Amino acid sequence: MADVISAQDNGKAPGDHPLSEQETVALIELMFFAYRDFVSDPDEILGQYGFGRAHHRVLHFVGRDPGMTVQQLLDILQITKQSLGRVLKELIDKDYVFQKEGEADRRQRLLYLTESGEELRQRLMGPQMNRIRRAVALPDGSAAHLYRKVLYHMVSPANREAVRDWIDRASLLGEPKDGG
Amino acid sequence: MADVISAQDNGKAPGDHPLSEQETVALIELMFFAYRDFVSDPDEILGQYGFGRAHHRVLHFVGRDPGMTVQQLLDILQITKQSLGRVLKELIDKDYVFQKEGEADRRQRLLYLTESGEELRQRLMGPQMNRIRRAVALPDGSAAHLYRKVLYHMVSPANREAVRDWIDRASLLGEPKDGG
DNA sequence: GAAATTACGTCAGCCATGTTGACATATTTA
DNA sequence: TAAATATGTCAACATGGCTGACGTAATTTC
Repeated sequence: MADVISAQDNGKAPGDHPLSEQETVALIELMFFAYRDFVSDPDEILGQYGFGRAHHRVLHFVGRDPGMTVQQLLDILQITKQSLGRVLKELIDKDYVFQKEGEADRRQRLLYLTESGEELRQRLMGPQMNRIRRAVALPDGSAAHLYRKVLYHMVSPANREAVRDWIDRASLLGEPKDGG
Repeated sequence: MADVISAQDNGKAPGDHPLSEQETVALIELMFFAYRDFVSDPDEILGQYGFGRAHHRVLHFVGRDPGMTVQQLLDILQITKQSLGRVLKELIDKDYVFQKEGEADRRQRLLYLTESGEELRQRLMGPQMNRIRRAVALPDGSAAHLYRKVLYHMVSPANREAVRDWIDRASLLGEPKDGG
């Protein structure tokens, strides 16, 4: 039986590529499933605070680099200042983030987390750290094999059977080009 | 100089965890950056068609398993039928997807891609396949080391310097608990 | 064969978070 | 002094999630 974790090239000829088409597609799909579950734990916590993913990102990066400028944050998040403004305002109003005028440049509003902000940030990070550590704590394997394993273990255990079923099933389908 | 690709544990004591806190946080952030860039290529193509990520997912999974039921698609995407209905209707109206009455169960509306649908799906998948293959085509390394390498190479080359700078800088900051 | 369940569609409205464009203000730099 | 920079804000719009409600056709169950 096909195994979502193993990386056998039982699909098309690899040509001069390191991975067969089927293997590569499986990794694309694992990227989707893994990311979906990766953000699911923080999402749930955020809901209790009336926040969303955008708030999480701000909390995380400000906590990582206290005193960063608004522009630096914009560069990292790659969103518009209007989008940032909305969530930043909420975080400031609810006292998770505060701003300080820059000393060297008084136009700047340097960003910091309050105690509550740092607490929440840690709370949000916990499940993701656990998930990463569990996923990475794996023996052996070559690059693709290992990457696949890691992504698979990023999926929530409750979803792994469904994901494994899908990947196995899809592998058997062999990338059909038409339907009907 | 710190290296975003190497996985030295120069941070806190790992305790009984396989990864230091800093290493784990770096992987969390790489997950964010990698996924952001991973979906950027298809996003751009989708824009030309007036579609979004939701359309991409439907195209992808229907193309992978032609003849799947609406319910199966919902189970994979884990969204509501109302959300799916919106994008599915557009894909059908614009002739990228069509439905066929189930033979065994005539309540079912089995999903298939049209020729245009399969073409678009392939076009969307191309850049992601390339990105995965480039990222996975790496020598050596243990699990965490390799996973980090892979995720780093999932980031667009144009963004790698910024991501590397961030990760390096953040590593030096050493997870401060307060700001102010 | 009637009743319940299933598969699907749809209408209406709400929310989060992205976008563009325009404009204001304070501060720093040239 | 003029120009550029850092930031904030208002308004409008798009995407894609969500809930709740309702309808229809087909299948399954009692």
